[in-house]
Amino acid sequence: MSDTTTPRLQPVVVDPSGGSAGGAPEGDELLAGLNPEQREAVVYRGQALLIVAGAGSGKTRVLTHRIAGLIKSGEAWPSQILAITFTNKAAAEMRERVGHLLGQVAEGMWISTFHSACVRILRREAENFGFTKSFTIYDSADSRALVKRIIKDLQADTFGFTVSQVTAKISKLKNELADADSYARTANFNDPQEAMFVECFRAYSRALREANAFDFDDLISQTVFLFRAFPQVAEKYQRRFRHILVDEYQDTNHAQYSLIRELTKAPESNELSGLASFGGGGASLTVVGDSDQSIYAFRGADIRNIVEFERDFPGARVVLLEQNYRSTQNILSAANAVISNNFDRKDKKLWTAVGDGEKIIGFTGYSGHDEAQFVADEIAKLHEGGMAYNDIAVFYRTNSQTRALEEIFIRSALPYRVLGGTKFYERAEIKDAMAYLSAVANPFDGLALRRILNTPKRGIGPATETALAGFAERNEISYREAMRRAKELSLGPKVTGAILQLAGLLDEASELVDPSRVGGEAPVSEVLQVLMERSAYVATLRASRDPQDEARAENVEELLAVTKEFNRNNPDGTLLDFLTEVSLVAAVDDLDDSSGTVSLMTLHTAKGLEYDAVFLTGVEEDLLPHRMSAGEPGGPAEERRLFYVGITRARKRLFISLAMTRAQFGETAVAMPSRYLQEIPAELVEWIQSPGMASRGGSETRALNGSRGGSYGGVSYGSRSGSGSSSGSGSPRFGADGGYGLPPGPPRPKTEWANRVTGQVRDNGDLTLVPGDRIKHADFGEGRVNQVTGEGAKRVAHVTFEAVGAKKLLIKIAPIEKL
DNA sequence: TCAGATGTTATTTTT
DNA sequence: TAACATCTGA
Repeated sequence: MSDTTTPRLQPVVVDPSGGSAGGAPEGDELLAGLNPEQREAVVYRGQALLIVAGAGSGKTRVLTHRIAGLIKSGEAWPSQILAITFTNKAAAEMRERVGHLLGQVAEGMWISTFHSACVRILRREAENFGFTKSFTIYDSADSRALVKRIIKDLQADTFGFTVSQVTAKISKLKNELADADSYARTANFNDPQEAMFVECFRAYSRALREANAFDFDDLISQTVFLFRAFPQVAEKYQRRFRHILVDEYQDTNHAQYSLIRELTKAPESNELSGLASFGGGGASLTVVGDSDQSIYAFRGADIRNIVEFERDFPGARVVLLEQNYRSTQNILSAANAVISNNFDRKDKKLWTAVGDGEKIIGFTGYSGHDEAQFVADEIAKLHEGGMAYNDIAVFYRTNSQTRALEEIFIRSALPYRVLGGTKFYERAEIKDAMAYLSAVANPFDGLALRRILNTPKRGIGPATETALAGFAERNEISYREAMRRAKELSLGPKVTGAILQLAGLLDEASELVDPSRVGGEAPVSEVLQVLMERSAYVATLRASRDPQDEARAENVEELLAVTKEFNRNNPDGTLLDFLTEVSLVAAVDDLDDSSGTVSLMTLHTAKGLEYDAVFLTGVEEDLLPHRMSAGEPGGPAEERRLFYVGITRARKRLFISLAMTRAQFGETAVAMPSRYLQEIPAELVEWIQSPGMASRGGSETRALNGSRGGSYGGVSYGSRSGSGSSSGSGSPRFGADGGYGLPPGPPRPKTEWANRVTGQVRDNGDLTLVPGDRIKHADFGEGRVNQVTGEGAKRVAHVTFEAVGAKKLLIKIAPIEKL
């Protein structure tokens, strides 16, 4: 369009309160089909705008239309826009949708995650403060490895430090913009533990600096430090970005908040000269979020950022989007009811115009496998009914829950795909290969080098490694240089030869990516190929007699394919670009919408996605809410939000399931229904098998086939109304888990559930079995007890049945009797 | 130095 | 269960 090529200097004035009556002429098509609140969010012009967007209220639509409007009206060049999303996938989608609205790709727009944007800035400016532009990004596993070394070196484990404690604390501090020095200033050195932690923090920071590396948290915090230390650098970006938009604002942490603050400041020289620039000083800021969907407090997200937005940015306009365009009313009612149990929140009710839709289906399985079988069966039914597999998703709280699901899915021949989990890039062999690349790209990266030093086995052991490290330090040379001079270490001839060979290989590969090389940098795939061949890494794997190594070799081949693909998509992509991209991929980023498979993912990864049918599995105490969250202040409330996020992902069908027993680390434990289940009004749920009914003849194999009227569902579920408590039929009582960590959970509801469930569930109480006893099982028939393991409620009988062979049974609840 | 054995321990969510 | 650490003997 021709207007886009001649931006007007004068902003188009749109009266926000004037509605659409006399709106901007260009705006009309961008406003079509939007409700009044959405329109206002698109059209409002001011320094600060907060869009409180309930789940499914069309916020992406609003954001994209807003950006397109700014560009189309000539108020902004694409390059003046910075939009921050939570994942790369969301960024790509937003870019595409804006491009679609504009009818062309808007070049120069920054639409990316916090982390990617910061990497971009840091690569440009790294030389300002002692890093080189070829810095490496350490992912969490790398950080862990580094901390592990440090704890060992400093013998911090004698203070009871664990790797996860130290990494978590460092991460937390960095998210609050503390560094080792500033923390040391406030630390209490009389406490030996704290003194030791400071040591660890110092050593960790020094190691990163020496390695020319940033960890995830650094990417944000160091950018803030950079802006603060070098105002002229900050000013460059303040001048450039006139419109900043941040999605999922409720999940920003303090560092991210500070970054936004820095970026929205008015460029200083403007203020000094008293000039009112046409942009009106600082950049305009639009944030979108929903405090009910804040689920990342554990990683430093500070809900106050959104709650106190109006105080932070005086004069900010707030727009509320409550109309939901995604789900049926039944699903929304369930979501509303659940979330209303979180006190301390602004009341907000999602509503829809599409009607009630189907009831929520509930199911209680005998075991995790039983539950998985139910999920698989229902998916098969949905598919037969015409629903595509990729419109179906299965959510769970922890990654370990995938095991049972996968087993059953494979057996049922359901096409599925697991997002996140043990990611491709977390596999040891892939990390090895990537370490080769990192060692080439960044010669200071000691962690990467250490990783490959003896992979594959070259006879370079810990002793040699220490010698090399010491030599490098004494002579103040890089690790690589130390390797080149290995002869001076007077090690054995074999070891010396191995070191020299590896050094030679790395040097050779470095030449391939030298920008001044004739013909430019070699493609990543070529570099990797050379490294893998000459190091004999793949060959060693193939020669191994461990059958898993063959799969590992194939994974490395797969990585090679990935690099080729990368080269195809980014003809100018450098090794550094590749490493960056790989470090910053999110679990959802490799979600392929057209894959034709069912998607399995954690509730956390599910945020921002939506599906026609959603299965929420493992809705049990200790899993959702997770046991680990019980101690945290605000833990149960955050877990409730997680449940809420899960519910609101569903468009048409919602299935909620749990199991009565759950296998965890080889053991089987009794599971109790989640407290959140009761918060869903009973009339919204149709229980195919409610927690109360599950005992009846339930077994792993049979539970799915029996006929079920479902008419009992309401009754057995109705423990809340049925037990005649004083709460009446009104809203569920909140405060049940109000955050003051009651050890066994909410007093009243919990006991009601417990009584109710154990009242109907088979409970063998203190039935004692000893080896030699004969028993009869409802499904397996007669058998003989071989041994009894475990204690109390977790006692397990190992039984050989005449008909079906050996089984392990949880004595407390197995449908058995002694003969 | 390394392979194998044996013992131990922890299992939330993720850019 | 499985990943991991530590130990042992070659």
